[in-house]
Amino acid sequence: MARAAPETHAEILTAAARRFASTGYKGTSLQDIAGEVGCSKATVLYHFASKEALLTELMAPAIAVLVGLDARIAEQERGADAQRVAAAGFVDLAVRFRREIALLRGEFTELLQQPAFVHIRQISERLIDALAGQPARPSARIAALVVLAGIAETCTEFIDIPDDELRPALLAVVRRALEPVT
Amino acid sequence: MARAAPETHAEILTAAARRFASTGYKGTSLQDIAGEVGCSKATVLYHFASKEALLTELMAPAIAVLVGLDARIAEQERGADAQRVAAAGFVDLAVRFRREIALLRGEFTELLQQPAFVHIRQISERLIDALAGQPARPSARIAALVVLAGIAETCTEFIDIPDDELRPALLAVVRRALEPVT
DNA sequence: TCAGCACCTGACCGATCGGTCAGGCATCCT
DNA sequence: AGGATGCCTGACCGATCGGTCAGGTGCTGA
Repeated sequence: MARAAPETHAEILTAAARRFASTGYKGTSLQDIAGEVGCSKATVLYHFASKEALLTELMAPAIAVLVGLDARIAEQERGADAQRVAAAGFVDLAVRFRREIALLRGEFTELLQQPAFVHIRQISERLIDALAGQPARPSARIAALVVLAGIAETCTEFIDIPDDELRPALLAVVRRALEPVT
Repeated sequence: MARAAPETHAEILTAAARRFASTGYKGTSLQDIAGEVGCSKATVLYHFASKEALLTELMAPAIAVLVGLDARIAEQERGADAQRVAAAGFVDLAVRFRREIALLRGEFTELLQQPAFVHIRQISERLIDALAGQPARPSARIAALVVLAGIAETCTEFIDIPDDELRPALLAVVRRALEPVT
């Protein structure tokens, strides 16, 4: 077809993002993506080594920010400061990257089981620790998980409202919901 | 094999529940279930019309309780009472049926898209209304969704702790997180 | 002019999926 | 005794999946 350009690469990326977000990762076939771009499935696999590589490239920016947040939390003393940094940081991350989160469409927990994502699992574990405060009572950990999971899901649901409206509303819920750290 | 009994039906049911909960609905094949029971895939389909029928039967009790909760909420005046009933009712439902919720392993939102589940979608819409209070500011609806999604996910995560420990902790988070209804 | 390269494709592969079907084997009823 | 019935099975089906491969096409630089 069109000798077009290497912009095909980018087209595939955006098409995949749209499809993953609306049908989920497993629910989207390479054929679907190729169809939306207007090229063959083989072309998709020419530009990306595999379906998983496509997902990885799509998620890379969000993951980079998550790793950064993890580092910033680690700098704090465990306690109220860490909780504040974690709450604000995660809300901001979730709002900014809600499209990327939506990509996984609930397959989040399942994909995290895969060995390739152990790293992310550890980070989210530390995130819960920080949100719960240390040392954390069981009820504080429960509250932290409710907040974490609730935010992730809510962001993907309110995908069209402006960041500046979503962010403060989420921050307010988080502040109320978490147990105060003494 | 064993001329055994019609208890095969029940065995398939429990095996399916275990598998769905650990690998998800889409991630579990009829072959998997048959293998765990020790029968053939054809036997599974002899006892259940289809894979979806299996899921439906598994979810039936939880759905019945959800419908009941919806009715109880509708009896209340919109406002603080409805919010209280909704919060306590949903927490209780989520705790009691967390295994059933876990079945869906994040495919919840996706399965809800299917036309067969429109009914449930409407109920959860009313649940959010009740939790947010009426008339609800956008921030109250956001808080309600965070709570709803957060609880659902958290229940499936803490699958082994006793109900009496999980329920009060969740109720406490919900009470804190929701905006008070005037 | 022509070799080389980047880009792209149709045809094909093996695996797996949910589901169908004809038939085998016990058991029960007449 | 012998059909009817309930339970179960292996073999098979069409569809779809992610991925491979040999080859075609057009641009580029020597």
